This record gives sequence, structure tokens and C-alpha cells, in this order.
Amino acid sequence: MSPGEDGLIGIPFPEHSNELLSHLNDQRRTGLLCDLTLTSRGARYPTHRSVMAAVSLYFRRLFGTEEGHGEGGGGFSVCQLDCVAPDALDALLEFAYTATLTIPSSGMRDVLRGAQLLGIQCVADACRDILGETAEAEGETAEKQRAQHLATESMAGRETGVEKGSRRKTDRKKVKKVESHHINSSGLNPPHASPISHPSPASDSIRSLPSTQPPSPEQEEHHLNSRQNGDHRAIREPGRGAALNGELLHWLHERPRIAHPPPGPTSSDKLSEDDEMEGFGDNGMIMGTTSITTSAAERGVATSAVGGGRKRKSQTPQQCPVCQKIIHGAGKLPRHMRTHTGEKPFQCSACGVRFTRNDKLKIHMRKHTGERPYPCPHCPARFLHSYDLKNHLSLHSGARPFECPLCHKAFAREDHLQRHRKGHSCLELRTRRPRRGPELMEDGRGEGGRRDQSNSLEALSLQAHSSAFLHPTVRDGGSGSGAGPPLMFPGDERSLAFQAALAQLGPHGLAAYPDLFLRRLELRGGREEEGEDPGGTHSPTAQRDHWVDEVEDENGEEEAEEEE
DNA sequence: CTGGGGATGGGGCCC
DNA sequence: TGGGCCCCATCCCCA
Repeated sequence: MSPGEDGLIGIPFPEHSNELLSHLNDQRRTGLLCDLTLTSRGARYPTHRSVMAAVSLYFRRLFGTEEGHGEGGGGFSVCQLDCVAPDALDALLEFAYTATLTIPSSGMRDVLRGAQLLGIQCVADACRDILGETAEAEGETAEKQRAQHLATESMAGRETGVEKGSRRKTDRKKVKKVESHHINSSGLNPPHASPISHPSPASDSIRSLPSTQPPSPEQEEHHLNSRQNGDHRAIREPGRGAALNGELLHWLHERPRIAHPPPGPTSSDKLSEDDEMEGFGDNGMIMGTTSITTSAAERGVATSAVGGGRKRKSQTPQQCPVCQKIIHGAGKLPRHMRTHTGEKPFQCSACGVRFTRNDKLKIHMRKHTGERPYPCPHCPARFLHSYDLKNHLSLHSGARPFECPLCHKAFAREDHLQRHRKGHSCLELRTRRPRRGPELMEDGRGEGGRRDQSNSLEALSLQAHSSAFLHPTVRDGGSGSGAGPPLMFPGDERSLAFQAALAQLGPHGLAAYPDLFLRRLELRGGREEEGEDPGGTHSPTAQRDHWVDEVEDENGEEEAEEEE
């Protein structure tokens, strides 16, 4: 490897993330390098600003705001979070440092509340899913409580706030952000929800603020419906009481509405017009895509929510008493339960094979009847399943939309890419640095081979926790913002917390994140001004392709250098 | 290791 | 609300 290769070789260390977390957790337990102490009702939790900024949107915004003061993360800080129950805070910290959330069911609500307050989306989602039904029951009361809180709440004193240092309040704007941030602590305002914050004299102690409740599914539904009905103003205008409060509450558990690529920096000013970005565009924060790995389910919800044409079916999620999993869809719980009981009530009359589901039996029966209802239009092949046909069709088209970002090998199927990624061949190939171009062109860059980065990167999307450590803007590269928003935003507060997190991760940490790796290439190439949309197109896909091509061109150039 | 077929479980839509 | 049907993601197995 030549010196010029820095940043180009991505050698994944799958265990690194875990080890890193483990070490950080050790440091936390021993207080080593801890530069932030969270307190809750007397309990103190030493932690690391970088970690908290990486895992929590709340802190990300908070520290991003503070960076402007030159604090640089060097000052020892105390953040009083009395609004988060100590047990919940403890659980959330455990999650942050271990990727595992361990909580008693009785404490679920507190954890949910804390996750919402701190902007830990995946935890909030998980808790909310589990609490879905019961939260509904409390919805009305909680709503009233929040409305009352909003009317009466006031800022917690700065001495309880984030920085106990002597940082001057030179920037009223920034102070205001922190203030609204504290409202968040009580009324669940987002740190940047300034348009609807209620700055008030810092008189009340944060401890005096009653605890808050997470929004119920009904509230979310109401909110969603409002959005769907185009009634955006109703929930955006300040001073709308409960409805406004609902909007405030929504900021942290904003789910991805759709899989379409979030706009890059160049289109951020359009965010406010986008349904999914509503309420955040004015902050320039890409919030609607906070969630990380959009599951198929989430994408489904997203589609129905934004598609406009489809109504969002009111589904009452049911919780599996065995695995606690929330099963969506009416009548789906019995079906799910059979996966636990092993009950297979549907038996094939021909061969006696039993199935847990009758639709599977029906498909199975096609074997006996010879029915293959999915014929390939290009060849005589016929298939039992539609997805088999889909897979098969990729053979005809030659499309290999799933490409390994490390070795650039392209696959026709996502699961094959995943399998490839799990193995070591990828690492091996990449280390050898085979010639790229022609091979790739044959494999996946043909007509249909215009790689679908959306799928490709999405397939490589990080595990939930790891993703939670990535800045949303970066994570969203997987779902399409890959329009090439730069990894860092010079002068942008978003970058600072993220950089801090990266610093904590170290260079190897980056290698563990494929899409990050790609973006690092871009940065390294001195393309920070990418945000200016140099390609002249605002098409996310076009931009992404353009961007990826340039990255590869860059690789090619460096290979040439290497040969020299 | 890769390509391909099949199995499994979950969610959405519809009745 | 339950269930049928379908699609999807993922996993497993085999050549």
C-alpha cells in the first residue's frame, strides 16, 4: 500500500465495534476519560460526551450548539436530567455502551420517556412498540398533562444545565437553544424546536417539573392524520396547545416516512416542504430520517403514510406474550404464536408435511399439483414464488444492484451480498486490490448494472445500534441521501458532534461502516464543497451515482499512482 | 465461495 | 376482528 492509499483500503474489523463499545464501557465504569456527568435525582452517571452525542440526538444537538463556544468537548460537564428516571437513564446508558437494552417491563415507560427526551430513536421505537397498547390508555391524561406543562413550564436553571462551567452566555441565540432544550426536558421539546419553544425566565427548578408521558399511539395517529390531511399548520403553529404539544412530542419519534432519499445539503431548504421533514427544515436538520435501518415494516408504514393515496389502516398491534414482540396486523398474533408453540395445524394431504400457515401450505401444494404460477417471460422457467421469479429475472437482465462497497463485487441478490459480507472473501479481495473497472462493468455496471446504491448501501446498513452512533445525515446515505452530502459540513454544528464521535471511534471505527467509508473517500478527495451540487443535478439518484462514480474514479487515479 | 431454489416469518391489503 | 392472500426480507441448503 502506498502512502497515498490512506483511507482507500477499507478493511473491516467486525469485532471492532463491540470491542470499542466494551472499552468505552469500561472507561465509563471506571470514570476514565469521562467528560460528562449525567445526573438524575441525585444519581450520577459519568459518561463521555462523544458517546452521548453519537447515540443521542439530544446531546448531538446540544453539543453541536455548544461547540460554537469553543468548548470543544474539553470541559467537564454536568447535565442534570431529573426528568429521566435514574433507572431509565441507567438503562439508556447501558444501551449506549453495550448495544443492549435491559429493562424490566415495569420500567419500560420510563425508558421510553428517557429515550424520547434524549433522542435515542431506536430505543424509543422499541419501547413504544412494546408499550403500544398501554400507552394508548394513558394518552388522554398524558396529553392534558403535557398541555398543562407547556403552559406553566419554565426553564431549568442553567446551573442544572449542560455546562456547569463558566461559559459565558455570549450568544443569546444559542442560549435560547439550550433553553428550549430544557423545555424539552420537561415538555419534550427538541433542542432545536425553537419555533415552538417557550423561553421563559429560568426560575423553576427542573426538579419541579412533573414527569411527562410519551405520546400514545393515538396521539401519533392523530398527528399523522393531521399531516396526511395536509393540515400542517395546525400542528406547526405555536400556541396551539395540545396539538402543538403533540408536535413537540413528535420530534424524537419521527419515523421515516418513506424510503425515498432524503435531500442532500443542497436541498435542505426544501425540507420544510417535505412531509417527512416537517418541523425540522427550519433547523436544517434532517430529522425525518433519524431512524436508522428502515425495516421493511417501517418502509411499509412509510409508504402508506406518505403515498397519499393509501389510507393508513388503523391496526392494533398485539404483543406476543412470549417474546414480547409487537405483531402488527389484525389477526396476525395467532399466526405468530405458532412460531413459538411449534404448532403446525396445516398438513399437506399429499405428503403429510405440516405447516404453521395455510398460505404456506397452499404454496407447498403447488409442488404436488405442479403449478408454477410465475413463468419467466424470457425463458421456459416457471416458479413457485413470485420472489423466485424476481430473483430469476435478475439473471436475464444481468442486473447486479447489490454491490460490495469494499471489493466492488456485485450481486444479483441482496442476501448473497449479505452472505458475502459476512464472509472474509470480501476483505481478502479488497486487500488484494484487484483491478476494478472491467470486472465491475461486466458484473454489475452494465445496462441494468447501474448500481442501485439505495439498495446496495441499504443492504449494508448498519446494525441498529451501530447506526445509532452515526449522524443521521450520514446514516441516511443508506436510504438514499447519498446524493453525496459531504460527510462533514464545514462550519455546520452537525459536523462537530459527529466529528467528536468519529474521533472517539478512531480510524478503524470508520472502516466498520461501509457507507461512511465511501464518504470518507469523498472527503479525502477534498470535495467538501460537494454541497454546492457541482453536478448541477438535484436528483438524489443521479447525484449519488455521480458521486459514487467520482469516488471510483478517484480510486482509479490512486491505483495509477500506486503503480507508479 | 457463489448461484440458485426453497422455506420461514412478518406486514399490508382486502374481504 | 379474523383470516386469506400476497409481497418482502432473510435464512438455509445444495450444486
